[in-house]
Amino acid sequence: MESSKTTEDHTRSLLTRLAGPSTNKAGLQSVDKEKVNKIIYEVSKGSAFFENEVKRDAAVTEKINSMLSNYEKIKTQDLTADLVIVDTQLIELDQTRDLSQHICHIDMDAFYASVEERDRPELKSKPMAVGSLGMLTTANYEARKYGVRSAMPGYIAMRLCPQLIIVPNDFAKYTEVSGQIRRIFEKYDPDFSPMSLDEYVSTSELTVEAVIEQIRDEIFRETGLTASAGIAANKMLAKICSDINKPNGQYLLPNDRYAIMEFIAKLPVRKVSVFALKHETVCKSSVASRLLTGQIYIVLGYDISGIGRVTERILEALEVKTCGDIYTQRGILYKLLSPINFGFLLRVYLGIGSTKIESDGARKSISVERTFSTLSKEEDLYNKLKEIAMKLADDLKEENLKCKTITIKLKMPSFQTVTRSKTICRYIQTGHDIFKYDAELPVSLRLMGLRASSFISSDDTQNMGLKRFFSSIPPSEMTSPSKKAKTYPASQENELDRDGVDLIKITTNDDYACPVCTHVLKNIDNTQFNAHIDICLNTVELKTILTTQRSAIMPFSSTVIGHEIQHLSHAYLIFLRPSTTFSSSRKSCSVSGTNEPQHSPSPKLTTATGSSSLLNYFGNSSRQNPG
DNA sequence: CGCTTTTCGTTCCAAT
DNA sequence: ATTGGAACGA
Repeated sequence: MESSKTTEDHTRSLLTRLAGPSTNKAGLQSVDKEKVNKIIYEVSKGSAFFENEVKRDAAVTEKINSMLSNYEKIKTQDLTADLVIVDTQLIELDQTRDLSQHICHIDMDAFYASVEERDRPELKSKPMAVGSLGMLTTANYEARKYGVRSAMPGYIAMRLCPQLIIVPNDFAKYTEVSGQIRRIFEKYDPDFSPMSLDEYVSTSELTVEAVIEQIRDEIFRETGLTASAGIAANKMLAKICSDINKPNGQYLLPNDRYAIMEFIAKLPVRKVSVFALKHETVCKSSVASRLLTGQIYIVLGYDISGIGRVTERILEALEVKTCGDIYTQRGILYKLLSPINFGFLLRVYLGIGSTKIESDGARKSISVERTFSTLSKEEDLYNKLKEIAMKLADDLKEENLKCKTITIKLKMPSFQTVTRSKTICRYIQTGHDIFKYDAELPVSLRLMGLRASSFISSDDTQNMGLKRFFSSIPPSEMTSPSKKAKTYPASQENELDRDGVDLIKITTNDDYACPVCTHVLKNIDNTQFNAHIDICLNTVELKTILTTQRSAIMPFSSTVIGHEIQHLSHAYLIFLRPSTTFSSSRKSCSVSGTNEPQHSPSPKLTTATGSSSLLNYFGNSSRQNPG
């Protein structure tokens, strides 16, 4: 009996998970969710995506179970002392409440779909979605009646609604409309007009609501599109409120503590999402345009975070379904959640959110990722990676940013995802940690991505000088990574590098300069040298890159960064080849030599040492910091 | 007919 | 401190 209940719970959570992230959206309330979820389940069953979701769901279940077992222990404890702490925290938080201004969040209704309907009115009465058979970006309200929604694969949507019309994305058009809307917002922006919204309200004898209605009306006349709005004391509440009367409606939550508490108490936790401001370039490509007005600025925003599928499940297990339940369960939440998450929930319960209008400062990372039909050939993968690296370099250039950390992301056909990151200044390292995974890694990938982060401010002249110094070293004078490692003081890096040192010691022979990458390879024999060239020829683009890089490009320009990104990611890609394939297809890939590369009894060992050398090789040729 | 489940930036957390 | 993984939304 017990087990059948668990199975039932399990199926239910999986169904909910498969239903996707945005099931509570406007227009979906009347849908028979059970039926829709069942269809999605049936269509998905057996696919790689499905299997991966099963795993992820199991992971969440496990997390919840361990939390619940803690819960059982805590239940019997006396929480009086903890409640005192929590209640003190609540009082302190309450004192930070700022009810001095109105913040408005305007959200376009089914933005992309509405644009398409506007341009092709015959679509209005028909179920329609924007996107492709692979993935939908949004759906019109007619389609939502069938359970079709954004972030749903088109072919699943077709099962839910066979007469669905799928219109391809036209991002240029949406960006253009975005600009139109923004120009309307700017009229109310004190940077462009003399008054803040609150001032406008007080002088024009219009209510806040009337002003927002006026803005929405202006948007409609200008673009033919409808928008919904939420008006409240802070960003979080404004975001939540904009959903209340969607589509083509607005909701004002008075700046009154009691009204806010009342409103939030009965709100399901899943409805909570937080509206944060992001870098403007994000807005350009973002799905909808939004307005945030306060006393100082109007900014286009983009929302993120909040309580989603997973957090909802966790909270549900802890008997928290509405925001009001947070208070009831505050004792155990305090015991079981991290201080950060607990603090977040307390603010949710109080309806306290950020009232900061400025954008949250400089961006912290830029990334590019591409999904493609599964690729298996090394060459294809390299080419794809190069493409991504160059795109990322372009983006960096455009933003005039310089990065220090590079992260590569790979998604297998199984949907299993791995990421690896390194800091460029000292990325010499053996591959122990990476090799922990290589046995499971298949040869083929369905996605590759690169991310640049840890931006170095442009006035960091010290780094500039360092970089310039290394760029000026002629290739022939570049020492081997392991030799450099020896110059390190006793440290963890030194420990990690010991493999490389050992390898070097054992081998014989002379130094060769590779004709492809022009890199000098120390202490390797003919076979190994040829193997190296073989690899280099597989990545022949490197030749141009390295030659250019070594000539007179300004050190630390974003171009160089781009090349380094590409360079480093090549190393990672090679590095992440599965041992079996790697060792069978190119047995002698080692560049700096191994104990017994040609007749190793253990293919795994051969690969490990060979690839480890490869990383050293790539690391070295990208100018490592000597310490 | 059978195959097709994105993209991006931030933040948090756990492990080390 | 650094890193890998995952959540989040649309």
